[in-house]
Amino acid sequence: MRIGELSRRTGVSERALRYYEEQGLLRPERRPSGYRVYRDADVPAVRRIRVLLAAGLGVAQIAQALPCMVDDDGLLAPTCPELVAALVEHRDRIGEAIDELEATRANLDAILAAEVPRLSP
Amino acid sequence: MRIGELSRRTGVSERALRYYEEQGLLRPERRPSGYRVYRDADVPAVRRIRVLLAAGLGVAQIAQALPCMVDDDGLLAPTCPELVAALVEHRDRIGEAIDELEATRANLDAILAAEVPRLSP
DNA sequence: CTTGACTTTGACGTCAACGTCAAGGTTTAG
DNA sequence: CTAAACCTTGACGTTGACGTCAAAGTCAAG
Repeated sequence: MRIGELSRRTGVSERALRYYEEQGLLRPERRPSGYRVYRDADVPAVRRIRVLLAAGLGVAQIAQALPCMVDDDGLLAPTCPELVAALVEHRDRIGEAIDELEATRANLDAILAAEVPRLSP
Repeated sequence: MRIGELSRRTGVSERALRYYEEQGLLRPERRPSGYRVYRDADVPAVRRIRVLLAAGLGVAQIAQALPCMVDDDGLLAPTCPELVAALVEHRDRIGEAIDELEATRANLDAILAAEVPRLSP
């Protein structure tokens, strides 16, 4: 299939698909005209990419992660131990980000709690 | 005092201080030479800006928020009801961001839980 | 007077994953 | 054969709070 169809079948924009290729996440063949030709297997491949993006990984990380993952019919699993380590570290960073946001929210709550110590009728 | 001293006293870079002025958060006087002249009151003023930045507000928001806040010796409190509403809304958005990150982390946990269904010795 | 510390205004760089044209080939249905 | 749909490679724009020079003026001390 060509890029338009892959886009429709995955819900991912053509621009994004070209970007993924540019970043080494996809490697479609080419027609003599230059048109990209994707295989059916690229549909789940794109899905995998989106899962990892949704997991907060960057494309560079994903490029390294993909060769180390198996896809048991939708269930994505890491195989290389170093990838597992990287994912764990990443999860920890997300935890820290959550903590920061919660602190931020507490900050806001404190400000809101101090709301206008104006007249007490 | 001039910008260098304010920077040292607040721990905020000179670049940031100029940026805050550019965005209307600070209004230092000027010497004939063009040098910025800050008052002592600008030290806590900068502190207030950092608190709001740490609360996740953007400089544009802060520019609108500052005139509506009182600073009871370090305890920042909003006075305008619309500002309170904006802060509440912002807090809600932070809550949503936290939810998203937690979903992201859950995603990662799912991937990690699927770790290598390899050999079972 | 001079040197070195301090300051000024630009103005481009950063980080990420694309969005959004623009100009120009390719394919295909009719 | 032709128009419509589809595709290509650039290349700049987006978002925010600054970082990082660069060229040049100002000020304080000796």
